Amino acid sequence: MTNNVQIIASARNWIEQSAIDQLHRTAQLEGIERAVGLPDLHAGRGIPIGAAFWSSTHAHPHLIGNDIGCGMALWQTDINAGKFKLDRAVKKLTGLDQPWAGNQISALEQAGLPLHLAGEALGTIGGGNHFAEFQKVEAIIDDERFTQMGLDKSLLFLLVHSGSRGLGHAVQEDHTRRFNAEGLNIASDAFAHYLTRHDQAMTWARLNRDIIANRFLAKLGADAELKLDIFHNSLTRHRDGWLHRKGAAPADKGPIVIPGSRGSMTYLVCPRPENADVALHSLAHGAGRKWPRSSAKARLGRKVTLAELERTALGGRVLCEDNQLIFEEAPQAYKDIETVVSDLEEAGLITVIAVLRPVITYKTRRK
DNA sequence: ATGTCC
Repeated sequence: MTNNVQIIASARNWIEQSAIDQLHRTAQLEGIERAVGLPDLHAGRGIPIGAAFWSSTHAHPHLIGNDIGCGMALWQTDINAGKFKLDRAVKKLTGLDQPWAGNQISALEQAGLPLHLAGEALGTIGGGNHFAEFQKVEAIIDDERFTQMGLDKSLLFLLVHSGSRGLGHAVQEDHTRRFNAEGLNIASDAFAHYLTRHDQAMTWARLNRDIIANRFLAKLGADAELKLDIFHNSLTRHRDGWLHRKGAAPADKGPIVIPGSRGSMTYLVCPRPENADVALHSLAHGAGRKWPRSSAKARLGRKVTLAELERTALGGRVLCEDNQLIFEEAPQAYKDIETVVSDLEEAGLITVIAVLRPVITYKTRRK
């Protein structure tokens, strides 16, 4: 065991031992002074997900992983949630896995990115846990903050979860090719080089979410206002050092959303600054996986049909024509979001502003 | 997670 590790979780929150082991192991990497596991902590490929790491001397790119800049953007659309026609919307959401037909050069220019970062993936969701989801307001818990954010409970929301696609992957691969899983001294040229490319991947990922949202909105003839865009895979400057977040949202960038699975609610929450340091100014980014991807299909196997997976217990529709992915991302494969949120509340890290209910979860229409 | 392994 290591004494620089903190896990934010109550007794009723089940966290697999392998994830805890991974957290302790990664906390021993060169220069890591503190490590925090959030309530959605779960095992990854050597690196746990739902964790934050701080060092004043070293950066460890492989702690961030390949999806640099992955995050969640929440949009308030101008669609009246009560009048929203589900079946009609489902019919209109086509062609969204194809390359974006818009002007990449001008989009990259406006984002301040070099033009060689154009590519077919820009404006597409990707795979894994990425999605675009329409949601309606289920409950308002903090009326004052809800109003302060300019939110309207009668409107439909769009949550986009995506990242830097092939770009972050390439940045990560280049680092691994040169340094394997080694960390970088923050005084080194190699770190400066990584950071430049990391920051580009962050900006690219945010632009990607922006374009994705606009493509979805255009299909429905809707307009929308961006309410938040929050990274959960990032390396950022923090207190004379560097903070690595792997599946961890920042607690110092205003309200964030913590979605459960497609079959559970999304929580819009406000970070509480008083106790933020306990968790390295970081928060959970989701429910966390209960089952590894590799076993989800076998576990659900004959218990559920594809048709059943296309509808959730909350009445939401799931657009996922990838028959493997629809199993991997089944609600059963995820932990309870309610436990994650209540653990953060009990730790004094957040207050809940509102609860959002998924209406359409778009994954992919590519077979 | 991946211009996704052949």
